[in-house]
Parts: sequence; C-alpha cells; structure tokens
Amino acid sequence: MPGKHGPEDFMKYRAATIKDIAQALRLSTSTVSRALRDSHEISAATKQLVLEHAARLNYHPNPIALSLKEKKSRSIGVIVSEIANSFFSQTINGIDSVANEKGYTVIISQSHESFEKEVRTLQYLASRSIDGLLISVSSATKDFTPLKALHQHGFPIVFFDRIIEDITTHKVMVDNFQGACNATMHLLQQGYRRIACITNSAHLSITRERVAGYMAALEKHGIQPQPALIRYCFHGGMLLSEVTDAVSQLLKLKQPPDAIFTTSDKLTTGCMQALKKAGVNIPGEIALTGFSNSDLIELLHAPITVVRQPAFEMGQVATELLLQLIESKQPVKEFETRVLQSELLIQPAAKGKK
Amino acid sequence: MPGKHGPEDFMKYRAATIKDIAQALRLSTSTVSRALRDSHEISAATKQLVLEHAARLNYHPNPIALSLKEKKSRSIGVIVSEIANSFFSQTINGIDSVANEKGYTVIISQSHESFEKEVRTLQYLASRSIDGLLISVSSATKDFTPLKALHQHGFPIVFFDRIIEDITTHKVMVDNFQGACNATMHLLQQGYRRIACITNSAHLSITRERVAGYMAALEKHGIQPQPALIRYCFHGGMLLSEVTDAVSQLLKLKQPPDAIFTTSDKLTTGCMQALKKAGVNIPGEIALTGFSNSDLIELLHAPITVVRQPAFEMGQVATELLLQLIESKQPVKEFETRVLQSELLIQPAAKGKK
DNA sequence: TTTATTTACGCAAACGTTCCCGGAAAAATC
DNA sequence: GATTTTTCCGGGAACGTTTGCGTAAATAAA
Repeated sequence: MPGKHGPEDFMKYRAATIKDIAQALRLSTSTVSRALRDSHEISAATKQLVLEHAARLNYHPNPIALSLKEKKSRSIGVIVSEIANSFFSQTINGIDSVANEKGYTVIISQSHESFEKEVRTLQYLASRSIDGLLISVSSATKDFTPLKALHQHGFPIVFFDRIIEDITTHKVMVDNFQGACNATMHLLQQGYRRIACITNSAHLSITRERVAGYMAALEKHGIQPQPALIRYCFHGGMLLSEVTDAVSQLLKLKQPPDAIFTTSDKLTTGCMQALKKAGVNIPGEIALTGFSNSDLIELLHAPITVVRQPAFEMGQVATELLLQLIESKQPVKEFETRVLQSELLIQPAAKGKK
Repeated sequence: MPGKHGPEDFMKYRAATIKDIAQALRLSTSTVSRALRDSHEISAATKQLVLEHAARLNYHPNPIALSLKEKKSRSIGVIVSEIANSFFSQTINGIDSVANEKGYTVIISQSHESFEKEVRTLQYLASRSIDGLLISVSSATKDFTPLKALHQHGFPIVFFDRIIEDITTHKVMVDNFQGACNATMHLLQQGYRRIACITNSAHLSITRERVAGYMAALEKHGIQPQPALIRYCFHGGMLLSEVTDAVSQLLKLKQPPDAIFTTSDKLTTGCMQALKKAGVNIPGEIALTGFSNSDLIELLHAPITVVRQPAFEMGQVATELLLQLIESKQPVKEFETRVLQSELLIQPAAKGKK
C-alpha cells in the first residue's frame, strides 16, 4: 500500500509482486517464485512463509508478465456478425463456457456484416496477441486473403457456422442442406407449391448449402426451382431495406409465392417485418418458415415453424477444437469438420394452407 | 521467419520485434524504438531505413510488452447479466464504438444474474489486469463488498443502468422514475385501474426507482398501490418459472389485475410467455406494458407499448466517463451521474380497454 | 584554432516472471 | 573425519519495450 515516490498522495493502486514478497522475507525472487509454484527444491518452512505472506499481500501473478514470458496471452478472439443475433449470442455462451473453464479470456468482436469492419477487427485482434480465432465470416466477405494470410502464418483458426472451404482447418457447422431441406419439405407437405427463398450473400457457405437443400426438397416433389423466387441479400438482412426490397419484388411477380423460406435469423425476422409492413397475412396469404434461434418465436403474431441450430453446442465444440489447436505441441495435420444436427421446431398454429 | 532452434521444423510463427530490425540494420534497439516513434533525436536517413525495414518485416509493436512497461493494458471489462438481452447488446455496441475508437479492447462477461458468477467474473477480470470496469450489477447482488473493495483500491469503475448508490463514482442511467411513471400513466389513461407490477429483485436501483414511478402514477390518479400487486423476481426473470409463478399468483387473486407493468426486458417477454401459457388474452383480458429494447416488439402477437432506453447512447456515455477516469493524471474527485431520457413507444394497436 | 553547442546514437535499467546454472551448507556415505 | 551427495537458495538472463543518461562526432560560436 505505501509507495516510495508519492509526490502527490495520488497513488494508483500497485498490486503486490514477487519482489515485494522477496524483500519482505529477505529472499530472492527466484526462491519466492519457486515457493509459489510449489517447487521441490524449496524447504517446507520457506514455502509456508512465502505462501502466508503472499496471502497477506493478496498477491496474484501478473498475467501480462506471464504472457510476455510464455509468448501466449491465454485469450482467444471471436468474430461474429453481431451479438444481438440470438444464434450468435447463444454460440458465444457456449464459447464462454469452455473457454472460461480452461482459463481463457474471450474477446468478442462484431463485423456487422461488413468486410471492411471484419478486416479491421481481424488485424486488431491479431495485433492484440490473441492465441487463436473463432470466426463466422461476414456476409459481405468474398475476399479471403486476410484470413488466408493469417492462417498461413500458422495462426490457429476455427470456423463455425459460416465456413471457408478453401482454408483447411477445423470447422463446425450444422447440416445446412438437411435443415433447409426439412424446412422446405415441411412447407410442401402443408400444400404450398410456390415457395420462395430469401437468403444471404451468395459467397457464404451457409447460403450455398441451404439453397441447395431448399432446391433438393422442391425437386423431390417434382417442382422445378425458379431463379426468380430466390433472392440474395448481400448484407444478410443487416439493412432492413434489403429484405423489404426482396419481399416486394416477390410480391410483384405475376405469380407471387405462397410461401417463403428464409435462411437466417436476421432474414426471418426481417422478412416478417417486411410482410407486416406490406400488409400480407401470415400464413393466410403467404406462409413463412426459416432458420431462427430467437426465443421469442412463439410470441410472434404469426407463430412460424423454424429451423433451430444447436448454437450453444456449436460454440462449445468450436472452442474445444481451437484450444486443442492452440495447445498442441506438434503441428496439427489432421483437421475435422464437425457437422451437428439442426432441429425443426414446428408451430402447431401453422398447420394448414389457408 | 527462420528461427535459431528448430528441432522439428514446427515453428510457431514468431512476430518481428524491434531487435530483429536493430540487428538487420546494425543499430541499437533504442535507436530503432525512437525511429519508430519518430523521435527528433534520430536522423531522417535512419528513420527512413527503419521505417522501411519495419514495413518489410510487417512489424507491429508487441502490446503485451507495452502493457508490462506502461502498467496498463488498454482494455476495459464489461459485466452485464446477459448479452442475449437486447438492451445489453445495444449498450455493448455503444461501448464498443467509443472504446475501439480510443484504441481500447473490451472484454465482455456475463453474470447471468448470479451473484457468485458476478464475483468470480469480477475477480477474474481484475486479475487479467484490465484498466477499468463498466458494470450493471446482477439482480441477485445484495452484497457489494467485492465491488467496494475494488473501488477503494482506486480501481476505475463506472456503473450503468443498475447503479450502486453507496459507491461514489460516475453513473449513467435513464430517468427510471419518469419512464415507469409514463408507462403506468399510459395504462391509466386507457382506463386500466388494477395495475400490477412485476419487477426485479428489490436490491436493484432500477427496481426501487421504477416501482416508485409506478406508484407515483397510481397515486396521481387517486389509486392506492397494493403490495399484493407488486411481485419481485429475484433472478430478474432469468428463470422463466419465476415469472410464471408471479403471473399465476396475480391471476389467482380474488381481484386479479386488469393490466401488468413489467420493469425490464426479460420480464416483459417472460410475462408475455407466462400469459400466453395461461391462455390469457393481451390486451383483452390483461394489458401489458413494460421496459423493453427488443426490436421484435412490433412483431409480437400482442403489440405492446414499451419503455425504450437509449441503450447505445448509454454505452457510449459510460465508456467516455470510464476512459476519462482511466486516463486522468489527477485523482478524480468530482463524479457525475448522467440521467438520460427514456421513450414511450406506444403501440397503436393497443389503444383501448377491451 | 579553441570552445561551446548541437546532432545522433548506444548502454543499461526497468516492467514482473520463470528458469538455467552455480554454490554454500547440511546430510549422508565411507 | 574426509568425501560424496543432497537440500536449499541466490545470481542473472530472458521475454519486447521505452527512456534517462552518457558520449562521439559534427557543427556552431568564439
């Protein structure tokens, strides 16, 4: 508590260090350090002394000094499009749960579906010396060079949800094809035939896979997918206008759809806003089904069937893989792609066409 | 890129340091350091050389080494109950915006409305040598000693949303009394008379202030507040059962309420879930109004009037105050309590009683 | 030309740790 | 009692920076 040089008595609190203990006990810092780490080459008596004094001083090792020495910060970075998104906030909870348990700090950043923001965040995180990165790429990202550069330097990266196929590392996602297929099937089984699809930017892995699932379902019912019924939102619904436009385009069609399948959380709610604004009744005039992890779904004015992802688990798995990558002594050569199963949450209210 | 000791050719990428530049250019580290910082005591020629080589090596100063030297990490901690809450995720965006601009990293932690988790997180963050803390205390927190201890050590803390009056430091919140009063008034003006209140734990500042506002509104209309109509949720609605219980208690009353006022985001949606589960029509049988920052409000099956807080702005203001505290050379003696205004978002659909 | 000043750089300490090495005293062996 | 071994501890370098101080050479003033 007392400091040597207090010109003004304004002393920012200085935490106790090993030196303080050493001086007080007339020992060397090496001895104290070893005593604290319970080394065998320190006598029981000395250890006792050191431990007691450390407790009295409320000593805690300085993690920054440790990081400098060990060349690792015990922190990992996470980049998602936005935390306000239920899917991502649940994923983050999963990430948190395993990271904290292993003593890692997680630093969360948002790309807001912007490539520039993602790159800036990437550089920032890298410069903050994090030990590894968990990322779900932004909808606007079509240039992967910044990520590739990082990866080629041997920096540990694990992708989740939105994958980059080109980069060989661990990846975690759901069976997007199956999930989309199931959702579309569900609409088909209810009698809907002109099913539109509002989806993310075409560069995204989830877009490709989910659209493929959607098309496969249609074909299985002998329906030819129509390009005019598929609308891509480059900013992933980050701009509501994007979705509103997509919806009004669909409504303007000579043959408007009788159902819409949306491929992500933001798009699902965005689409619902757009339909409401357009005065279209759900599911009376147009049915709606899509990916969503919102827990407010059952409270919506039109309870819709949704594809729910095991977000928490996805976060856990991704983090386990990342830590495994970080802590590995050998260079990791074998990479896994974990595919989890999504779940179709059927809303009983929406059980028949018209 | 080449390392001295590569037993296996497995080299974790080693970032370039000042030493590397110094050796390559046959200069001392001090000269390089000064050149990079554009010191006046380095010749233009040398600077040029150093800058060029630094760029070639893609040199970036090691923030950990900096932190160790400067005794500050340029990172701040944030503790909220949960990021999945719209209010908090919006606040975090505000925090992010000013922190990033000033070159600070923000480390987000969730208390999940648990005191134990909050204390653990607190200790963890403090041990991670963050420069300051932004906190909205958990609903379960009635013992403030851990926070007080930290504060008395001179650790910079700014409270937002959920304040602790006892601790004198900067605070940012909305006019909770006014917000609650307005919301209750709104219900009264629509003709509701038996208005219940479902609120957070009684230890919370927002609980006291919002309940006071609620009661003031009632009294202004000559209605005597009834204790039986006020239900406290210790876990802030974190457990849905808490809210469900509160609602069913209210419904069981000889004279059940004709409206409910909820004092937070989680409680508002939780109450809606409970009412739906109980088969109670909103606003037909019971009207609902409460605090909420969810952007899905207008999509709910019963569009309800809500009190909306300027969450983003609150995050910004709190962060500005914290950084000001952190970067101040003099001990700060004068503390501010910024009170922002909330907004009553009236849903046209819910315009009359029954 | 001599002295005073400036310019431009290097040395070394410091931040808080850990850990290799070396060595004195104590204990064990002969 | 002399030697070897063990036990226990201190010195000092290293991690990557910044910075106070010292100083040679170059320039300016005398």
